[in-house]
Amino acid sequence: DLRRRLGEGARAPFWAAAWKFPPATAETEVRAIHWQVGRTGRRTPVAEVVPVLLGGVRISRISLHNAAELERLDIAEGDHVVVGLIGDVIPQVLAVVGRVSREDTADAVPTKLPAAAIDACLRDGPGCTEQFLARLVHFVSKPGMNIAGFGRGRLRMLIEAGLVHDLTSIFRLQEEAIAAVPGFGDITARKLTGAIRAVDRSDHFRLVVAIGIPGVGKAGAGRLAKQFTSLDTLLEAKDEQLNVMPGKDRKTAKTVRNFFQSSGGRELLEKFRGLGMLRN
DNA sequence: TCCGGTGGGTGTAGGCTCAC
DNA sequence: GTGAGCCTACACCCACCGGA
Repeated sequence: DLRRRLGEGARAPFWAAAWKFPPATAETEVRAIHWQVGRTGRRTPVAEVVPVLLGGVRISRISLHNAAELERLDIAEGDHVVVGLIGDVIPQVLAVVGRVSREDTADAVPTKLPAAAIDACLRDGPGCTEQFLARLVHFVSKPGMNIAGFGRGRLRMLIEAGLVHDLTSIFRLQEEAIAAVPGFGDITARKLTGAIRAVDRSDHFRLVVAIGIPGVGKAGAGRLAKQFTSLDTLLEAKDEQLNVMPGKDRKTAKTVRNFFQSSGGRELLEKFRGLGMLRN
């Protein structure tokens, strides 16, 4: 009864806490620092290290989270670092124990990261492929449209083959065209198109999550789905209607509306409608 | 002002399937 | 037969923002 009264959050119950062992540690060397681009455009530094065994796990890449963390640790290529396996799962740089001369290393921290636009990289294009690919990976993922069989590698091949250039392209893929791409065969092509056909196209708010609007996740979209019967009822809602909603729901609703009022959002909306999706 | 929830992001292992 | 890719599970960190 106490557990029921305390309830659960989106990730964990409020009535439980986990006790963790201190992480196992090992020393290794930083080979390089790469910057990865996420679906929202966020850039994350990742340290590539000389592979080291930690708790039976071979560690070769470690997220450094952001530029501030990179600066705080002051890591450069060639440095020796102590790494740990937080929670027995996530590799983490705990400290730098041996530094190379900073004169020999280039500054890996970008001076200024571009601000993420709400409708940035909705399609493939120069300077946009990595973010668009990350968007696509999210789009087909389980929390997104849940289209099985599309991983990062296959999506990249489909982009390079010119078959996928925006999010709606996925729904226009033809079995023969996929099978003609090197690396794909008849079986894979049949399975992928079968997975595409199996998508529930009537779930407006799942599609909203899948599109990957910054700040709009599964929990927020789920709350909107309880308050609006369709995406159109949300888009047509007056400010007075939104203003009586709880703060975080109001913000999510306005974020969604702003997205579909942007030029990229409007274009995407029309394309999905053309596919028979997002209709009342 | 501070706390807590949510969103966005990360890496690895292991089993499975399929292209080559 | 082999290697590559996908999927799933696991669990953490950080930024941001609403609400107390």
